[in-house]
Amino acid sequence: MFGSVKVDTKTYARYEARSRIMKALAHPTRLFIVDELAKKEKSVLQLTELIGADVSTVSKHLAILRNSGIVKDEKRGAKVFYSVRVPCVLNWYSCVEGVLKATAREQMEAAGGQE
Amino acid sequence: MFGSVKVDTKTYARYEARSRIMKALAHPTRLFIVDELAKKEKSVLQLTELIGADVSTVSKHLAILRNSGIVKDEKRGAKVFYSVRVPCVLNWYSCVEGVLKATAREQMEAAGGQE
DNA sequence: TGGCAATTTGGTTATATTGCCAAATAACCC
DNA sequence: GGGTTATTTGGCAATATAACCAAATTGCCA
Repeated sequence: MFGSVKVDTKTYARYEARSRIMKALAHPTRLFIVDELAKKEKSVLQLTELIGADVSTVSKHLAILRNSGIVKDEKRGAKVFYSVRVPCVLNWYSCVEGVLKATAREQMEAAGGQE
Repeated sequence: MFGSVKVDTKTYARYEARSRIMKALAHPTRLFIVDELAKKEKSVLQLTELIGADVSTVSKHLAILRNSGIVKDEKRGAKVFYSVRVPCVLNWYSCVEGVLKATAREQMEAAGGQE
């Protein structure tokens, strides 16, 4: 993979590291979590109530986000508060919305082009 | 899911649409493809040679990117040329690198803090 | 120390993704 | 039309994700 000619392990490792960050955001619940944390830090239980899934599920989602470096955790007493560590990911939304809008427009044109 | 209190299907649908785009970029090979296409449009075979996987595999990766709206295809003769449709995703790289760098720095500090 | 609350971890099952091969399509050229 | 090239699609096996429940862990406080 990545170079029938020269394998270039280093290049592949870089893309793999990047993909790990993208993977962390490739789930609706985790995108929601990042959005909520961007507004204000929250504990696992607070997020769990907003999401409506099992606590263990939310905890695992948070672990994925933390391991990717997107959010950070801070233990205060028995609670663990999570917050966004790298806010620049929030800037992606406008681009994502742009992709969605462009797709919607194109599909509209394809459907109602000439009737 | 998403609201033990109020289900809010519309909100969930929005996050799911966003996650579909993130998913499309959540693979090292597909990130590589976007990078290459950003330099210059390429055919499936050209990309296949760069990547070193089966043609069918590359074709499927391209289908995922196309369905998400990130790249577009243009048939010219027997060949299909792919190119980036929404260039703003390229701006994400600096943020991704920032995440990686922040993580690396933190791990360095944690390891060599006081010796 | 014992007990409660918050979080994480382990285990299991269901589902999704990935990669290859083989076969089907599409477009060219003779 | 027949042969060749480029791409896509179907099918299958291997691997990865995701959700839940149950159990373990951690920290507080009486």
